[in-house]
Amino acid sequence: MEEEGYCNTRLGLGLGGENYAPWPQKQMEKPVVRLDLSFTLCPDQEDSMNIDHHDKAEGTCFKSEEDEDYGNKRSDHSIDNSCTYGTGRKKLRLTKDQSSYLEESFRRHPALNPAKKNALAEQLNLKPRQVEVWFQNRRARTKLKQTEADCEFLKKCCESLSNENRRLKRELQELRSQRTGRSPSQSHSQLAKDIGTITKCPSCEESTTTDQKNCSRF
DNA sequence: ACTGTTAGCGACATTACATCA
DNA sequence: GTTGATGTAATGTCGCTAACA
Repeated sequence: MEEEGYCNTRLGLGLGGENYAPWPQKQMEKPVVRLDLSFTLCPDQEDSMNIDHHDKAEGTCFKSEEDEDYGNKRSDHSIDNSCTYGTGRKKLRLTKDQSSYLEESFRRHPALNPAKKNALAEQLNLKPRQVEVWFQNRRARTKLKQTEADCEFLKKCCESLSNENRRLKRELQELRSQRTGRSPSQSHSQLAKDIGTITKCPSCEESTTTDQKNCSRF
């Protein structure tokens, strides 16, 4: 199945373990042009690349055919943990290939429909639920990064506005002192009074003073 | 048309494990 | 070898929506 949004150029890039097949055997339509950079990553990864639905190196099992309809119906959100050893759950580390493939797919289209999920799962020899979880976590990471960036941006805005505020206060102080003929230090107390009483209603952004505590919207 | 039930899905918080310094 | 920090796969829960009876 051709993934939505992908153009069918039949141009592929193979990277990683020699036994790894980003294009599953079932889909024998390999790209016409394919740059294969296969190499042995490391013994462990090689094992995990040679996914025969049992990752010995990682101690993680992949269920096979009977798991195919996993994504279609599930009683809960959990992945079958029958392959975990003992009490603790074993955690799968996705290979670089799997991660980058998912990453690329996410970059193109962050949404995940059932068809895409199943296709990716099949292509990467993962369970549909794993693909689903990966996308969920990926969205969460994106959101977190965005929040951090927003926070950083707001900090800078705040800093800039504070500087501007200080500058304007100084300017106002100078203007007042020029007008009244008083020294800046003399006019400072009056200025502080003025500024201290002026606030902004966070809701309607109407300027108000502490005397008129209730703006029209409160 | 309204209501209750169910399934599917995403967001979110949290846990648990792997890796690295 | 141990430990703490970090990244992330996986889990559990909640709320929303659509389909259906």
